[in-house]
Amino acid sequence: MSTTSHTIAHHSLFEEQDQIPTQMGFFPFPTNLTFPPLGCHQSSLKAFSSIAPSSLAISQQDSTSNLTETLFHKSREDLTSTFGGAQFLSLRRSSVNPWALGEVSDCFSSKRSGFDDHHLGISAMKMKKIKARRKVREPRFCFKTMSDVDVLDDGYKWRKYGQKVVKNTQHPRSYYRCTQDNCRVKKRVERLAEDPRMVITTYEGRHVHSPSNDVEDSSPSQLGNFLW
DNA sequence: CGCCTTTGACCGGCGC
DNA sequence: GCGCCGGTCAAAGGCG
Repeated sequence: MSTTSHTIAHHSLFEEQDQIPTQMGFFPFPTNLTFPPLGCHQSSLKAFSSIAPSSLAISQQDSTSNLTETLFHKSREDLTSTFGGAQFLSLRRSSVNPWALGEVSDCFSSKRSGFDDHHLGISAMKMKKIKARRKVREPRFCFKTMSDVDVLDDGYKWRKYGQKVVKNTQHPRSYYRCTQDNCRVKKRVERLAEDPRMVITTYEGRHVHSPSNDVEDSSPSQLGNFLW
């Protein structure tokens, strides 16, 4: 098992785990990797920017073909010097995901169901119900990556809170939560049953803070990256 | 000692 | 209503 020098050769993003990614990009990837979704719908891209703000996203949408061109990279300097831009190009036929769009707008509406205010004061039963409802409301984005490490470094700190063997797979699914207070972003990590070399990472929710590896508080300008 | 992972129990959703 | 299944909880133990 190699640790830091793994190479991603295969990378894609799709909005719901059950969907099959339609187009993959093949390219070398820096060892300190992030999660650039290659070729995703504009709405997904924006949401992803808030999930992984350490990545730099450049995208443009072709209104006639309904294709979104996406460049995604961790750092600006690498974007131009290390790799040719064409290597990062990936196209994916995208269609609006009404569910995802609904979730996104819902997240930005001011009503947040009072969950944070009451989480210590309400009954366990009520909590469960709220959680059950909330679970469905968070935007989710998932992508698969060829990697021999399960948990990819995205700049955030995660705490594992569960592991489950899902049906018809020999590899367990791991559940992680962002360690930051008041940040409810979760991610699931599992290996593809058909090809165990592929890691499927699913993000749920959006970070309300900067990545933990740039230690300090988020400046107002940085904060802007999380609100779109 | 604090933070993390592990892991069995529990719960709700869903199909039958 | 029942059973299966995925997701979460939380106690216990490990580690730095």
